[in-house]
Amino acid sequence: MQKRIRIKDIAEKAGVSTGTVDRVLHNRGNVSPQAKEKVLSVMEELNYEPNIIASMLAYNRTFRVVSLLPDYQTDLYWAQPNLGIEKAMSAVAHYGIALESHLFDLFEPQGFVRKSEKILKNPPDAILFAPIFLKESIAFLQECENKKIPVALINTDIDQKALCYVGQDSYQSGVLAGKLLDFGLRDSEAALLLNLGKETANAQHMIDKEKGFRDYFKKDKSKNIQVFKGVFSDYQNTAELRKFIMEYLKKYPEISGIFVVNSRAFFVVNCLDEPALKYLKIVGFDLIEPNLEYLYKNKISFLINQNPVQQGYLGMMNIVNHLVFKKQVERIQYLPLDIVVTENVEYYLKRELEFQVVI
Amino acid sequence: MQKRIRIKDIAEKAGVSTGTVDRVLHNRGNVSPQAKEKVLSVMEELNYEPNIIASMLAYNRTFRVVSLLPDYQTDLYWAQPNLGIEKAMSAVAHYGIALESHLFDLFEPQGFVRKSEKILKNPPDAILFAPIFLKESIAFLQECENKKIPVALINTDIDQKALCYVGQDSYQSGVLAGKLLDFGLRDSEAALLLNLGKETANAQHMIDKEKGFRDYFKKDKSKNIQVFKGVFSDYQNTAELRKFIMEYLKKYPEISGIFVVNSRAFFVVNCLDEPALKYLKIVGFDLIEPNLEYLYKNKISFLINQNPVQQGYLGMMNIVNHLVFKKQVERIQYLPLDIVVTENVEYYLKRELEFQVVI
DNA sequence: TTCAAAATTGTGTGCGCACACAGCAATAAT
DNA sequence: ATTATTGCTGTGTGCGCACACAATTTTGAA
Repeated sequence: MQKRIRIKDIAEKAGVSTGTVDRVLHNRGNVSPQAKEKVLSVMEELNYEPNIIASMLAYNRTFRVVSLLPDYQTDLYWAQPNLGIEKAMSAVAHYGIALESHLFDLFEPQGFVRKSEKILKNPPDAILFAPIFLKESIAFLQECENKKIPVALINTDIDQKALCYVGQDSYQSGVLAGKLLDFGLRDSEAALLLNLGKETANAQHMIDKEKGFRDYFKKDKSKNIQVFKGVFSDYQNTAELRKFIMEYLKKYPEISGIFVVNSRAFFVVNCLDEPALKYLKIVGFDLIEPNLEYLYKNKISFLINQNPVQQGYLGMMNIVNHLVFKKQVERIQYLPLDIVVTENVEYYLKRELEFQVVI
Repeated sequence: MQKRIRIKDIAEKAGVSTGTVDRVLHNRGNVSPQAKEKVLSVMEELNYEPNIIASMLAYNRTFRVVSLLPDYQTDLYWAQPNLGIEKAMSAVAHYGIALESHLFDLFEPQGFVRKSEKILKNPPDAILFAPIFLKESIAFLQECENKKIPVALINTDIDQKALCYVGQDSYQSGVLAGKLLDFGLRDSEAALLLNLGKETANAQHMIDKEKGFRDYFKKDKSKNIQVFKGVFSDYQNTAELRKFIMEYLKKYPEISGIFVVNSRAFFVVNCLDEPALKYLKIVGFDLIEPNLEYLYKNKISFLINQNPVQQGYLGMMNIVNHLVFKKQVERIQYLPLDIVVTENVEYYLKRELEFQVVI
């Protein structure tokens, strides 16, 4: 392994001082065209690669990164991206990255706006957030662009202006849900697509999921399966939810599969009773505690894992790669759609806890 | 964010020189008990965390890491761990890690022994290898332990002496295969467990997979499914393989599912014709090209992904964490058993190519 | 008591880079 | 002709640590 080229080596070979090389490297100006040319050609020739370690030591500054995610008090799911972010932070602790965590209420766009304004009053070096509220998020993103603050998005992709997006492909997750329900359905049975929530009824990723789901059955005609759709926002009210679902089941007795488009499948299981659960196949999202309980008991057939921990982890890592290592990061990073059943759930849970490439 | 504590700060507060602190830190000895005590207590008090960046810069040495894996000329699968290792290398390039890749023939234990002896003649700082040959690998591992060379294992776990093992849980992958075939089988149908290979017929992980598979059907009696087993080594011979399988299918017409315990499921599809493929459900391992082709065409129902790229990647990362960062690494790291179907395969393939936490 | 050997402690240099500042020459302004 | 200005270049210091070596103190033997 040949010795690594240093700035000093470049300087000598180019017949200039290390200061000049440094100026060229960082585009600081004040270099004559001849000198610049010469230095660049020598750098090319010797294939110079800066020593990041030394660079970081000398650079000696700290970056402020801000995260802005939904409060996990109101929705368990959001604890997981947070966990991933914390993992990433501890993995890169020695690079001088300081994290400020902000939370907003999942049901209150104004809270999001307030927080985002507060953040921009003292602009950080980078921001990671989940653009739940489309309009408000686009405005925020625009502000960040104006101030030249790089932004990493997770969970939902809304725009081209961000540094990157880490998350799922919503459309395809709908397609996959179709395939999974299809396993359990027989010819001429039907599927019910269920959207439980106040906030997300017309969110883009919900629309995409629905489209994917419908497209699957449109494409695969072998079983002639019909898709119904239900939207219900008062899902915390067990009795009401039960009434709502049972009406569907009575009206369309051919329904024998339910696809819950968010992480609230457990509410469905929770409000139904044995006979119904016996013949219903249920597919939902996310490995959160109440869902897992029903997965183990075979009341939920499949869960699709959106890799929320990794969303947080990779989102933060992208920021670090951008800020610290000046790496080009991939704009869209789709995470795999993991099919989770009782027999393999353990490993996903374990990974969520352990996964950490400490560096 | 408070200023980080430096060695110098410790030294001042403890009333000694930085040299003494350094000696305590690295257990270099030549320190009086009183001084040592004092330094340690100050370090504790100030909660000292060494600056790894500065440490690495000053340490200024390169590590030699050796990998020893099966030649991917003879088995496509092994190209993938290699890819993961290369990814890891490029991710940690600036830490001065030099990799030496060695390959051995999957069917020749003696080649493995020769290579391993050659490696130990010029002992590296760490080794990553796949213990395909049980006896020979145990001996090699023992040698490494004697020479105090840390070893990371991938693919197969054989021993407690290694630094870590990254790979699958073979038993559970068998259980999962059982579940997946079970989806497609009806009451009183049967499953055929197929082992295609000369090298692996009695390898430990094959035994474990078989046990897991059988246990699944033993536990789940709802459908009363019987399991048959076939072993065939001349799998490259299409005609012979076909004859072998067809005999089973004729003798036991209730067989309507095949579980191929390694990555050679495509040989099975390859040798059978439409009518047989029509009613057979096939489950196999690994996202290699020929398998994928049949997955897309729905001739293979499920592939279980063993995450070979990540095996290589994480194995190497563990070594780096151990060597460079002196981190304690988890001894057993089971990777998830991904269930792959046409609808989600794309994301796994993409991740294999892109996945890279550059640091 | 004396002095060498051993034990302990302090100091200095370098790792490769970033950046401030000093130095120097050429040009412009007075 | 002198000074100020500008444009470019070189030098020096510090980032925090590892390690070699010098300096000092302690110990033990004669």
